[in-house]
Amino acid sequence: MPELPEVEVVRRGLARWTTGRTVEKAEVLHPRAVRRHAAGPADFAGRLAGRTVLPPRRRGKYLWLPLADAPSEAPSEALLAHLGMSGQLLVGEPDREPQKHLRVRIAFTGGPAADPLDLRFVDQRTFGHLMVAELVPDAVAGAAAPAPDGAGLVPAPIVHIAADPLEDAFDGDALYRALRRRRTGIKRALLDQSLISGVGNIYADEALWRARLHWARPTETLTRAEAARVVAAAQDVMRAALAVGGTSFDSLYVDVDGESGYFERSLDAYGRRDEPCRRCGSPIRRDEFMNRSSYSCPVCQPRPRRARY
DNA sequence: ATAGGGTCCTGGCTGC
DNA sequence: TGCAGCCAGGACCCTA
Repeated sequence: MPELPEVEVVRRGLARWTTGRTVEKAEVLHPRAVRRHAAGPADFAGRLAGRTVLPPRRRGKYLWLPLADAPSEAPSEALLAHLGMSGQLLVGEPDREPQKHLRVRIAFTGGPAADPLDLRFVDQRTFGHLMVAELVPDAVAGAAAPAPDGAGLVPAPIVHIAADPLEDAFDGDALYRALRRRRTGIKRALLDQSLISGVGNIYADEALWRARLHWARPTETLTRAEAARVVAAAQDVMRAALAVGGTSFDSLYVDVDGESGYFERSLDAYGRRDEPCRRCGSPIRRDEFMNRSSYSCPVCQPRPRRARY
């Protein structure tokens, strides 16, 4: 379940391995993996061939590699990736065995001093996707002039995604005002990528546990201090996860070298049904909500009188 | 416009 | 032991 920390781990790996490489050839092995690329798999592959990838960028759970045609010219397009539930971006030797759920393969030319290498998109459940998208000015970061490395630009399909809590442009006060205008529950709001990006089911539960807020708490009743508390909790827990390589439950989430992270052992709420709360000892409760699970402490996070879903 | 529910997808696990 | 059915969930899509 890659959320912000896991995607950032992948971004860092790609920064090390693919930056400055030129695409020799892209192959789409499963059309669903590029379903959001409206012009189809052949167009997707055609747009990648011959282009050089710049340092990867990220917002929330989205990751993109700006594509350069010429040095010192601002990129106009990017390879945009979302890992979904089970997506992996793996780098390695081009002639290694194909993975079972290999969906897209991108081979790079071996430049000077560059060992042959390819980038593979492997995705069991195919909720993830890749596409080549136009880069447009980033409304979140302000009107900074587009730079040759792609700074100040975002892929057009994700212009509606809000800043994530680990980026400089994140505005906690603006989020508080938006929450007060909403008529929904705090967890649903945390999962709404147009309000705050990068938070998924796991880190939403962890942030709410740390902030001692119930998931069904109406957003319009939040105080400024409570909103600040849950944002700080989300930042803290995601930074802690990032420091140990992210959260892994199984081999489905791995970094570009295929290695798992270690944060699962540090989770306080998610997946801990009936286990004792690490603050008060009460058994952690699991509720059904939005067709998924919510884990919380019944004592530290009491259900509000007026609950919102 | 916003709120909220349905849907996709595969394989590991559960229970009969 | 075999196998049907359940479960995981991000973001798009639809309706009211």
